[in-house]
Amino acid sequence: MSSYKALTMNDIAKALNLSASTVSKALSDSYEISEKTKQLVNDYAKQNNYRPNLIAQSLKQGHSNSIGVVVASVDNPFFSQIINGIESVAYNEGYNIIITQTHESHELEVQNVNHLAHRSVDGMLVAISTETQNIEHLKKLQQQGLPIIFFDRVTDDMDTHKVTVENFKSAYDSTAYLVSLGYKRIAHITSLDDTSVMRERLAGYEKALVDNGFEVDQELVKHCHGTGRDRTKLKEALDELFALNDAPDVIFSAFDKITTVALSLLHEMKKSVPEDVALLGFTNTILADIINPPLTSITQPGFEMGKEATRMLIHLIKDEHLVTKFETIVLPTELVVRDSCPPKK
Amino acid sequence: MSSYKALTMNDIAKALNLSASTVSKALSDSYEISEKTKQLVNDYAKQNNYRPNLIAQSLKQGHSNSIGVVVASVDNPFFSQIINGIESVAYNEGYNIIITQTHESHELEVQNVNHLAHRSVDGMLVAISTETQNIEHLKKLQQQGLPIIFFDRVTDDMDTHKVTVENFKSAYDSTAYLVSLGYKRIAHITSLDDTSVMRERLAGYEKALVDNGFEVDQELVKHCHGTGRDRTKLKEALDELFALNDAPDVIFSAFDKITTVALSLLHEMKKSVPEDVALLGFTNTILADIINPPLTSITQPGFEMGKEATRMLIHLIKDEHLVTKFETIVLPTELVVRDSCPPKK
DNA sequence: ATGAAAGCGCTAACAG
DNA sequence: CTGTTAGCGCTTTCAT
Repeated sequence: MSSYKALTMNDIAKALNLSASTVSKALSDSYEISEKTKQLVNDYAKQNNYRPNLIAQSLKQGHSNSIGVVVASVDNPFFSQIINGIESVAYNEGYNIIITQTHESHELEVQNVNHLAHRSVDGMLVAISTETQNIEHLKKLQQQGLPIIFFDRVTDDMDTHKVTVENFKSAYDSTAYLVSLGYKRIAHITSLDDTSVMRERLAGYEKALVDNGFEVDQELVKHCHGTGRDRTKLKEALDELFALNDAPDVIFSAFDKITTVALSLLHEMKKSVPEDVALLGFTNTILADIINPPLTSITQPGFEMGKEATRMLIHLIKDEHLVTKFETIVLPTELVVRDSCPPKK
Repeated sequence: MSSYKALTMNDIAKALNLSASTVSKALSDSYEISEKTKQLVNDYAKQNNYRPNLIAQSLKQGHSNSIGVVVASVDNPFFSQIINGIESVAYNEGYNIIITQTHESHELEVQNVNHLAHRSVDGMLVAISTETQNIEHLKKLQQQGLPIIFFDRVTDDMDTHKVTVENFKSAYDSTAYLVSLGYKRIAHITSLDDTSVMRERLAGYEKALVDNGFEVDQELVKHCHGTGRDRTKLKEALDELFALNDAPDVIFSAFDKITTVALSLLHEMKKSVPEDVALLGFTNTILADIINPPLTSITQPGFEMGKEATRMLIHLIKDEHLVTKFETIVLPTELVVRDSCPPKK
């Protein structure tokens, strides 16, 4: 077992022939303590590299100046950008972040969330896992007074601050954009999981088709897993699409993993993009410009999302009793036009 | 301030007319407690969703079943793969991980490391920042008994377990490989920072040249920052290389960021790869196959590295007093041949 | 200006 | 088998 032992206040008190409470007060610059003693204590502390035991502080004070972050996986550019955003404001406000990953498993999510709660995080930022339908574990904590904020994937099931992007609008606009470029058979590849994000994007896609006089052809809508290295399902979906009498002339993909794996598969299948089929997809990879072909893509403001969510959370932590109404921030996405879906001749 | 209040053992004790210690023992299935009481307590705990306060447990026991992880940035595929490896074994062993980022700043590293230590992590896994020369902050903690393990970037300054990859060998082999393909002017772009990793790769590159009858031409070795979005330095370096009388026919890049940014710049400069100049680089992006051109690259075993480091750390945490000798694990890298540096005609 | 004492939630030695 | 007590390191009344 670890035998790590750091200098404590008691050690300082003994060494200086003071009481622990005097040391504590001196260290926190209390008006009750004489300048002389403060000097003495602070010098000793500095010399001996004293740092307070944060665990003891947390226990005593009931809060820890740390916030829990729950994401699917840090191994996803969108989430790591969000984390950087979270960190950038948390850090400035004196909060530490504890990151946990669900790997899209509901069980892991419950476990991580409870673990964080019982580690006395002062609040939580969570992107619920794709598997999650039931959010009792979060509701319960919220009822007990723990501030929780949702980002990316949200649910109407719980009333709290939320940060999302314009999922419907970005899918609607992108689809309309594809129509305007002359594409006629627009396929959509989305997730198997039923998240707010996927639902909204699918709805945006469908509405745009209808508004532009197209019918929604269910044969052109494919549901695939995005997690894991399982490319088979997606491969099947692509095969089915190309086997259609009236095969798609463009694929609109609903999330990062699908976008890149689909492209990789298309290469494998010797389909050239955009000649055989064009591609427009959501992705946050910074490599979009060096991909073959440079990917016309919808980028989400991950960094901003992390910042907004954290700002709201810290606000909630500090003035919890004052909050009467929760708000939902909806951030814009950005369509970056590159070469994977040019105007159709 | 947060008003989060969870059920405590004392609450259970009162509700059941028992003492806190009985409850504690019942919950931990102590042989001292009757089956009946255990049943009673466990039922009540389950029904009321009791979970122990981990902060209190940590304070009491002096350890927290958590390990601190210090990386440059999660926004880097190599590190996020490492984190997944770390998590995979930590999780199975009942440890939680707390991730912090240095963003390659020595100051942030010191701060994070100290913060983790005083949060009672049981051990630390650290990849020192590129800026870090002085590791007193780590030595001090180690002397106090905190197990610390280095991965990726290591230093001889401290005796402990370490996990690296074959930096010298992979650079040597890759350079020799380039020679074997017929390349004559092999440039090397490395970091401005003086880390073990960069030193070893540079040495491997130079040795391979010498062993193959080439001279090391300092004009072909460029030092650039890899952090931030600062492409200017790298752009200058590339411009200088191409301005040479005898410009390079291939670029061997020493780390992830440089590899991808260089490629992006080459596109911008209308240099085609590999026709105008070939490229071989270290990178862990899973997108290497869909990049233009598909990137011949050296991949590091991030997941494995994370796993090995964590295994060693947990071993250290559990049997600390038994450890007499530290070891360094050196993992092999993999050269994946794609299209960015074909045999030279 | 300083100190004694209590307590955050938990565990563990010791009594009974 | 159950309870009392003390204490992890810190903060915070409440004395002095």
